[in-house]
Amino acid sequence: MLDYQHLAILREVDRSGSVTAAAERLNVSQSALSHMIRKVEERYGVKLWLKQGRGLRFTQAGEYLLGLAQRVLPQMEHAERVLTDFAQGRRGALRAGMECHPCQRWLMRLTPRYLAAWPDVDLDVRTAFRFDGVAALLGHEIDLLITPDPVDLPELLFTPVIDYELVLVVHEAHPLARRDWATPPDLLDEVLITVPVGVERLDIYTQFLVPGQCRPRQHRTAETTDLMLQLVAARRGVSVLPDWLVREEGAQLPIRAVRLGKGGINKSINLGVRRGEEGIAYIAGFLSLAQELEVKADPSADWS
Amino acid sequence: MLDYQHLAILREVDRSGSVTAAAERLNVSQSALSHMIRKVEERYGVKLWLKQGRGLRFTQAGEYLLGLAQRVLPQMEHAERVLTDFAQGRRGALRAGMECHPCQRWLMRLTPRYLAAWPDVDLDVRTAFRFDGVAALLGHEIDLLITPDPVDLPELLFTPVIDYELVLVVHEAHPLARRDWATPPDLLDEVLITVPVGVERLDIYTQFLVPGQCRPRQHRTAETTDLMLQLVAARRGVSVLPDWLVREEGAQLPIRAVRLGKGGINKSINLGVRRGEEGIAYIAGFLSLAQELEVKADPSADWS
DNA sequence: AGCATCCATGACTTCTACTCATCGATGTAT
DNA sequence: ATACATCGATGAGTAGAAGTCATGGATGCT
Repeated sequence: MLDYQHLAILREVDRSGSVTAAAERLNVSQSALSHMIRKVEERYGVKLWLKQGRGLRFTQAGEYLLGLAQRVLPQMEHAERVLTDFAQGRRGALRAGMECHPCQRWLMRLTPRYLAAWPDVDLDVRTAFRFDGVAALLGHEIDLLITPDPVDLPELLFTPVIDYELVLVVHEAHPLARRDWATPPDLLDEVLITVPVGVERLDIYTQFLVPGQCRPRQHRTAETTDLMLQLVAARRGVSVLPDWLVREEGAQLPIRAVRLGKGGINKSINLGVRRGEEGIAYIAGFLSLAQELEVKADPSADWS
Repeated sequence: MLDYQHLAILREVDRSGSVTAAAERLNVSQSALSHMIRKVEERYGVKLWLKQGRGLRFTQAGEYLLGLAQRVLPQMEHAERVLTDFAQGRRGALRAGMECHPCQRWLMRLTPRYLAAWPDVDLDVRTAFRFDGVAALLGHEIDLLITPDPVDLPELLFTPVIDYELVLVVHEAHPLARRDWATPPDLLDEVLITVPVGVERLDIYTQFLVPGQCRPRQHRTAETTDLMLQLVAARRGVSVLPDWLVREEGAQLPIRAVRLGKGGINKSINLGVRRGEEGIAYIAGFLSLAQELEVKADPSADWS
């Protein structure tokens, strides 16, 4: 077996110029190096170096192995550093999955900061909205679930990172714009614009329209939230979005946000990880960055 | 120490899908693999795989090392094959040095055959004419010396591969063309064309002109033998070359070869190697190919 | 000529690496 | 549902590898 060690010996002998010096640098006896190389030589039936006067001269086979050593050893040594990086959680791949559009928007605010803070961590984002996030987390398909619906399982740990309110977005000249809050019947004559997912995944249906036994006149979809806001600003309909998202992206538009029902629809985004992994440095780092973000978002909450 | 072995284990576990299967394929016990990996894990403080049900799941660190293994192991395995090639003399670098121009011409006839017969041998040709070939051979700068002047040393072994005669080349209309042989005074009024080396290395001087105490009217040089022949054909002068070389390259030219002195200047090309290395396969192969070439060249020796 | 230093080698020792036996966990067949 | 088969992990014991020490031959330097 040609081994890491043998390559290291060859490289060091080449660097130091003698077996004795190499042995000293590698913290073994000169005899040990001689024995090791001798073994390789016997194994393959080829000399790696020859005594030349008081020193050595590499044979062609020795030169060849020396070249291999110089190519391979740096890779191995780098791998050792990478391993300790993994051990200390400085390196990894954080695979995040999301179950809702607002979650994705929220994540996008965090990513630049996270990538800057954890340069050796790959952030993979799974934006498949149809999958079961909890199952993906349990099955190790993802390492982090960003979801509005935490579940209570012993294997998982959920942390809320932001509370928000789902609001109705209307044009500023819309009759509803002056109202304190909207009722389900208010939407009977409206065009409702949502992201393109099944109604069973839309809170506006499950928590508002269905309980109020109402349906909008028309339901259409838009792929992105800024398109949704543009459509509302163009009086093509009304939409439902997180309050902070309207605040951030709709500041310059002629739109208003209206509470849905008297108490509003209150949601939160939660980060789910497998229990036991919350301490891994780059995951813990994500959670703490997420909580910093929440704090910063809070002060401007009274946007009305 | 991250080792060849560990990488091999990871790769085999990945291939076989289980530690037990991998152990069997690697001819060790399942326990041994477990222990080895455990040791690496303890060394670096990072798990490489986790029990998942009855099987395993690689961690990110494990995946990383697996990737390393797939890059590095093929190189190591190739190196092992190369070593056995070296051991059997199927592979090497044959560094040939030459001390004379005819030697180089002669070598060129052999190279295509040699390269075809020994595909894994690199043939390096040192065409530095100023160096001391014997010293280069003794100092392991070259492995093969092609020279007209063998020396008798216990460390070296010389083998003649071709005997030839150094002849004067003149235009077919030149008065000397009808002569059986030329004398030194015949050159007193000639332009002598030789390769550009010092006169002390030119046999025409050391063995003919100097003993005869004559000098040509003019001495000029040409870089290549075919240029020399072209110049002779154009009546720009006379030249001195090996008979076989004139035969091969000058067949279509209006030139004649004339013996130098009554007995001619007889030379031979010898191959010198360090004693003990004549048995190395790719060196022995060179010598035997060289002798075949000699035999083939012989029949047409009476070219006149 | 004498000395210092190089690498190779044999004998001895230490400790590593492996096997064996067993355990708990998990998936499967009855 | 329960027994069984099979997986990987682990502790103890052992065979063998790897390392040290002491020494010898060769070479270069003073």
